[in-house]
Amino acid sequence: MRTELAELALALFVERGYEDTTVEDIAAAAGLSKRSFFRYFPSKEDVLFGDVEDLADRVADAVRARPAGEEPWAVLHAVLREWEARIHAAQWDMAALRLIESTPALRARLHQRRDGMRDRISTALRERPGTGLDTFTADLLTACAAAAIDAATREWLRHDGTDDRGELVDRAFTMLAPGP
Amino acid sequence: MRTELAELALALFVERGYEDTTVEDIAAAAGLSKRSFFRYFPSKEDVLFGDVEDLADRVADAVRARPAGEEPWAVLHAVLREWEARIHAAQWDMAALRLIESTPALRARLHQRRDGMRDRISTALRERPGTGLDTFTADLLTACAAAAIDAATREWLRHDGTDDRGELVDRAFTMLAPGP
DNA sequence: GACGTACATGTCACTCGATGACATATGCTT
DNA sequence: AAGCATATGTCATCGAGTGACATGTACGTC
Repeated sequence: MRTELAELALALFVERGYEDTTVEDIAAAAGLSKRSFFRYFPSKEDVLFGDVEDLADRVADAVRARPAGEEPWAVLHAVLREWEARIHAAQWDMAALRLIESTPALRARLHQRRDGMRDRISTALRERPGTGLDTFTADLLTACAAAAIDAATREWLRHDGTDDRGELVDRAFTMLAPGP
Repeated sequence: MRTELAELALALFVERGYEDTTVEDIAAAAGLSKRSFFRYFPSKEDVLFGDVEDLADRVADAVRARPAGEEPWAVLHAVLREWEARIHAAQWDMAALRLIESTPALRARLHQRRDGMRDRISTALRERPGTGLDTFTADLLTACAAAAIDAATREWLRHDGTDDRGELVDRAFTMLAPGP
């Protein structure tokens, strides 16, 4: 049902635009009442953002699981390159990404998600043994990594999904690799 | 009147929280009706974000005005270091920044602003004569610069505003300086 | 002084997202 | 059959935001 709602919603959003599609429209398309929609998703925006609740924690765990001596930036690169695919491509097709990219309300929600993730990842980064990373640096690197993922996605959309996402992420991370 | 509304709103937000303050409360505090509030500000969130409408364009102009040979990252550093003060400190005191930082809805709005600015700045960066910057690189650098500003602000808040903002921005930009 | 115009504000009604309270149905378990 | 959990519907309500229309107040001009 969740999946069905999500698919119907995306179709409607693409067809008539996000703002011009009411929650009641979506619910009706699935044969539900407005109230029931909100039992599946906490908000209209969330219908597009899959079950990314625990994802932040899993990414944070991945950060903690990286080899001990690895540089922070390399850790972020490795982890996000692997998870980026699951974050985006798995659950969102290009239509959804385009929609998000072009709808302020959805971009705002995306950022909100990122913010929550950033905190957790930044903390995980600092908790890695050995590397005495201060809060500022960890926060900065993580925010920058998020910016890299974001930029890679936008570039991917600009080229209509013909580029290799992993390679774009690599380019972004390499380009920003902090100096010694 | 705009200023008065903004000040009253901030006071109320700090006192009772953002969510627990209705637009009607703010309007009433200023002796206005709810409808009139929305004649001064397009949304509840905007009451905290000053007149930053044309600011993006002015920053973009500043980017275009930088010396010809300067590296893109150095351009962003120079311009944002100068404007960061005007963006933040001038119009927002620490209470407002804290409020924004701790309220998801407001952070979302802040990101929205940043997004709009990012596009303009990224374009300006590419329009600088001489530097054949591709869209991806310009976008990436700009997004990363925004992340730097953001991280600097958070660090500043963490230290209760005792740090020198300019110096924090410098540290962030230096740390991220892209390799050759 | 009367008139007209521009502007700020108020009032009313409405849409839409979101939430709480309560009722109903369906199906599974004991 | 009785009991219970789950899914759903209905109703009422709040708060943000918008459109339509009225009102007041100050300014000018004739």
